[in-house]
Amino acid sequence: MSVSIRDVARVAGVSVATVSRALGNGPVSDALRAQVEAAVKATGYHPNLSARRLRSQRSGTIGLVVADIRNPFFTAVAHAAEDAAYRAGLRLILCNTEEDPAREAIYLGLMQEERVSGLLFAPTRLTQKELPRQRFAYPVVLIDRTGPNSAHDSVTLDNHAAMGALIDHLVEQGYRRIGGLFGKTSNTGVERRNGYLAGMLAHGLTPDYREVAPSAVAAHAEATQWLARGDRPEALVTSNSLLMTGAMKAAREAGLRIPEQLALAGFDNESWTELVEPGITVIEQPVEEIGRTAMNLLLERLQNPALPVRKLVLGGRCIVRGSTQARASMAGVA
Amino acid sequence: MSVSIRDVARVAGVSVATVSRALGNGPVSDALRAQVEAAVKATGYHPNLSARRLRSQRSGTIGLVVADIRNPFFTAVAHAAEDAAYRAGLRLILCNTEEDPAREAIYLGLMQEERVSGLLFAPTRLTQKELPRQRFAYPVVLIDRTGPNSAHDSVTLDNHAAMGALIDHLVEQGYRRIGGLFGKTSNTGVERRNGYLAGMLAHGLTPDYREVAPSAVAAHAEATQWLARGDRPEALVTSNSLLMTGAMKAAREAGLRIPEQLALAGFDNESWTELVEPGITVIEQPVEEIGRTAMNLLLERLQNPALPVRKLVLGGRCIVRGSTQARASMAGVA
DNA sequence: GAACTATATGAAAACGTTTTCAGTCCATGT
DNA sequence: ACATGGACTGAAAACGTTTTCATATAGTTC
Repeated sequence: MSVSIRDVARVAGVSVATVSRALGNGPVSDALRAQVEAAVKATGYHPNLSARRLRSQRSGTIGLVVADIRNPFFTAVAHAAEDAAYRAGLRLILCNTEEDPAREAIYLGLMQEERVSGLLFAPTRLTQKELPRQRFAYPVVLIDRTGPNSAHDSVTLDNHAAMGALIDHLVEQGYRRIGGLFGKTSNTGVERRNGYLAGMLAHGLTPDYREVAPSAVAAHAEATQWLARGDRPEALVTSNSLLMTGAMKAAREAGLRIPEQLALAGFDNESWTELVEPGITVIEQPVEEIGRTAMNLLLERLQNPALPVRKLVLGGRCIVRGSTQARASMAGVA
Repeated sequence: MSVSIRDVARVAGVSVATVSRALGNGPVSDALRAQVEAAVKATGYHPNLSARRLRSQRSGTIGLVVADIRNPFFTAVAHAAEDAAYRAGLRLILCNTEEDPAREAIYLGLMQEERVSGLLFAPTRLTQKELPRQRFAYPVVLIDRTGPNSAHDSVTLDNHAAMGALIDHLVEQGYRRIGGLFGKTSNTGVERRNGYLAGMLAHGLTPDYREVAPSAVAAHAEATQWLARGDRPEALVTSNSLLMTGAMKAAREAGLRIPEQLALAGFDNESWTELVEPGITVIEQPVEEIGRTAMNLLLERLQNPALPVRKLVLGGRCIVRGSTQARASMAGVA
């Protein structure tokens, strides 16, 4: 059926060991190397990675387990990671957990069965709690979501500070009744919620927030209901771009003018946040850098397992747009 | 180091063959099966997929090779495919070619080395031309991009008709000078361009179009230059959502009112196309269905290789929004 | 009760590589 | 001329499974 290294060896008139060495980096005379290369071309040989991995005990594969590839943040991170893996000559296995801890557990086991060299992982809040108790057969670098007591390398945003900046900005622009819409399945959502609470407290404002499943439809449903109430907020912050999509849609449907009747601010500088009228104020995350450096941390860890745990916290950039324009001095208007 | 099936066998007091059978679906007595399961739990055994694949000659893996995972269309398709694979108990390997034929070739070879059971593939225009001449070691299902003379199963949109519908609609709304912005690396771009040409011809209009790299920045650059000219079009159609992003940004920067000074229509019903003012008219592709049915076609093909080639062409849905509002009767205005 | 048959189990071969080990050959230094 | 060593090569073991083959045991049929 499939052409194996034996076939190549036979055609080239050498031993299988020589073929293996010629294809790898072993010492082979130029003459034989040429013969082997010719034989490879003639036979159309492709090495069997399973056999190679089995024997060499190296998978040359790293896993990427994220919650939702449709979240543009993860899409961008995955893209950067894939690129870095390609450059390093490694394969990347992408797993989508749908924010489901059960599915997450299955994929984590699968990664071990694949004998991946390492893992980039954005855990659910639930499994993240279990992380300290869990033993992995491979190095793990957490992306986007980590906790204080995890023993893994990580690359995250300074969520607390970023959300704080958003609140400060809104307050400065004259908004007081600021509502929050946060994803409830990730620690990132929690951190941004905490940043929100701290920010509101610092300004002596009373917080008012909701936690929802991290999807546009969930946010839309919640926001629709919320914005219909008499005590709806003057401004709304969201913890990711999917939630912002849902919230904005709800605002449109409720006929609210932005920012006059509802200011908006959130995360992730998607291109549409600029195109939409009047432009959404967002915290831009360095997505490319997150994916790239996460992969680099992993590669360094593979090289040197004794390295101390490194937790990289990156800062976000606040991009101010029309959705948080200074509030006209009309205090007390519903 | 790693715990193997021998360790489990030793702990369970049975042979390795029995362990293998107990874990698979071989005939094993209930008593021994229980012993094995206990031993697995006690040892923390995880089967080595490389060894399993090598011996069984089944990879249980399918490849997904797309041009750009950041294109929301491919993101959605990948998501649906991953889900279908998960359900079928298969692994999915995602490869991103960046629209680069060289990278594409590398990944295609890699898929063979992985001994994937099958491949979902969105080829570049260049390699697509080579497709009829190429032999694959695995069944291939083309998604989004196919040609008339390919011998592979495929799932595509009726691009010609969809673009025709867009042109018809624009003409009906009173637009005459309709420009086109098309991606040049994919056959999909070509088909939509042909649909554009046919549509313009049918209405007796003179076409005017540009072909660019399929990215927002390329579209932005081209559109910026184009819209600055005196003979800029009254309407612009684009062949995908990335190009639309770039085009719209250029229109905004040029200070053009939509649709009064420039109508817009394109592909892919991204949520922002609804949120943006005045809403973009688009052809909605059944992305979930494309990913799902592509996977199904592949699974069926794996079951029965003798099946005739099946080319599935799906229809798009035209969603009319404000960006193509009826043109005020002001013929001849630049 | 003997001859089958079906079922469960273990021993060992096989999958396609890499890597170890043991050479073989040739150049080099004495 | 002879030992020493380096560079290359081939035979065979090993990686961790699944699967084939043989065997033992129990159950069935005449």
